[in-house]
Amino acid sequence: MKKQNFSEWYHQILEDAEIIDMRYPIKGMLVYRKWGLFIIRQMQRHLEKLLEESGHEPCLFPVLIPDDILGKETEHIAGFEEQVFWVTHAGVNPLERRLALRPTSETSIYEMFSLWIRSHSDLPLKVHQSVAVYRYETKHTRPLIRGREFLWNEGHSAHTSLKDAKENIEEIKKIYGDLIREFLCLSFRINKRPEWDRFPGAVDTFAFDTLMPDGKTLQIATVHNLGQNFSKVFDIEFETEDGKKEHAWQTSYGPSFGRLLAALISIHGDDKGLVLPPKVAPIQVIIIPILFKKTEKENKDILDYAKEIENKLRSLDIRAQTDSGEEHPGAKYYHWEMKGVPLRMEVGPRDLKSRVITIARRDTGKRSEIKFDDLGEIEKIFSEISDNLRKKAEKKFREGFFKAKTLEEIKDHLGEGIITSGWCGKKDCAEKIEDVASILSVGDSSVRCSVCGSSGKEIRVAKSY
RNA sequence: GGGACCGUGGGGUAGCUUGGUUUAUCCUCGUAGCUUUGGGAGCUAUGGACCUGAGUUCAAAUCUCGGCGGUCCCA
Repeated sequence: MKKQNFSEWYHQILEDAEIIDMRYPIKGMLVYRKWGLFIIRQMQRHLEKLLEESGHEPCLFPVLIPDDILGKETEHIAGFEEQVFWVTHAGVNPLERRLALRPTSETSIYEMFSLWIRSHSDLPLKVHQSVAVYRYETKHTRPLIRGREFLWNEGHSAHTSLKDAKENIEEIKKIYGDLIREFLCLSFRINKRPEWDRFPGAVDTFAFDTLMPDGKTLQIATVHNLGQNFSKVFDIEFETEDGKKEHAWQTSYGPSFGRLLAALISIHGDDKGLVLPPKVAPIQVIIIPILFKKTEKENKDILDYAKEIENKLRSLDIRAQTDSGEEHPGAKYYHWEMKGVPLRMEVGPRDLKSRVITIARRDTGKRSEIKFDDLGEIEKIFSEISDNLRKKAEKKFREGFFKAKTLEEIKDHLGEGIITSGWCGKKDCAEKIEDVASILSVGDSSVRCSVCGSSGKEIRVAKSY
């Protein structure tokens, strides 16, 4: 089901698992429901912790940006102006100055950076915020993947030198790598975007691309080297140690929580539904009591035992819950498997008798027994599950790599993954390649052009979202 | 940017071609009760829908046009 019709599977699971409700009647906007929002908050918390450990200050900027400020950096506004939502009225009266719903916050944040930064000792300045941003997408919207409102964390920095700015970029790559690989158990590749695909106003854009089950790549985060482009127009100047004025060197970066969630669901999920890494799962252990009407005295003992297990797990900081509902055990198994709960514990008369618990892993489906007294070992099982998911995701990701010498060979692998090929640097040839796919990156090693055959650079190509 | 298709109870659908036979089909779901529970139980009762506006017509879920919303394909 997932393989044959990925799109249908994806929509179905978003609905069934209460990730989001996409029936909200505005195109490209949706309601985050508890299961999806919990996962987003887990990743948000982890990311914010990493950012703050690396010297970022949290902040929260207004959602509105005055039009003159949004328009200061000319390339930047040119890149976004088609997509900006404008607030033009206060009640029935037109506003004197129209206000934009932020499509991204460089301009509003840098307006304040110019007030905050005076001296080299104010630098580096690094801030971050987790907010919603607004872009009037004209392309086909897709839940969590392309919307007109989306959730992300954006980081912004100012430095005294290009070298420091570049070091920050490397640090951010590590932080995002930790979030994506260690925390979410997903694979990715960093691609240096070609000139025409850079963030508007940036000198360089590095994108984190992952591979979806339908063979299309999904950009889940970006990191930009802004050079001095913004600091020059926003007057972000600092006094150097020898008393001179200099414009700050800046970077900005952000992962999309919606897209990370989309990737998490799509890549780990299977025909039974979600498969969640324990770290993000809203419920990590679901306890299913096995009850029998005929043996009422025994049932109380079983429920007490289940409660005892639940309390024990909670004391170990594990998100555990007992499902004592009316359904048959089998129905509960299917339900919680669909929801992606990493570990199920079945507790019946047999288990109670010898104070053991039957456990079943969501990722492998394997069942085994654990002693009550060994519940402290559960964290070990969790890390095994994470390792397994990470390994599986990496394997699938690697299976999606191809090489192509010619445009025809590129076409052969299109929609199967990421294709490494070559490009000479000429516009004509790039257009021919981009007629069939996106150029994700232009690298440094030399490879012959897939179109004209003359010497060129290595590129990576794919169909992408 | 171009094209195709779609909108029927909470979810998934049938009916639309050829307007009337419908009290709108089936599955799922909700509620109440009885019975059941180691991999989706059964029975009974009950609840719930034709996206929106205009038009054609004696008559519109069905035909036409607009709006809103959605899916897919191509660039």
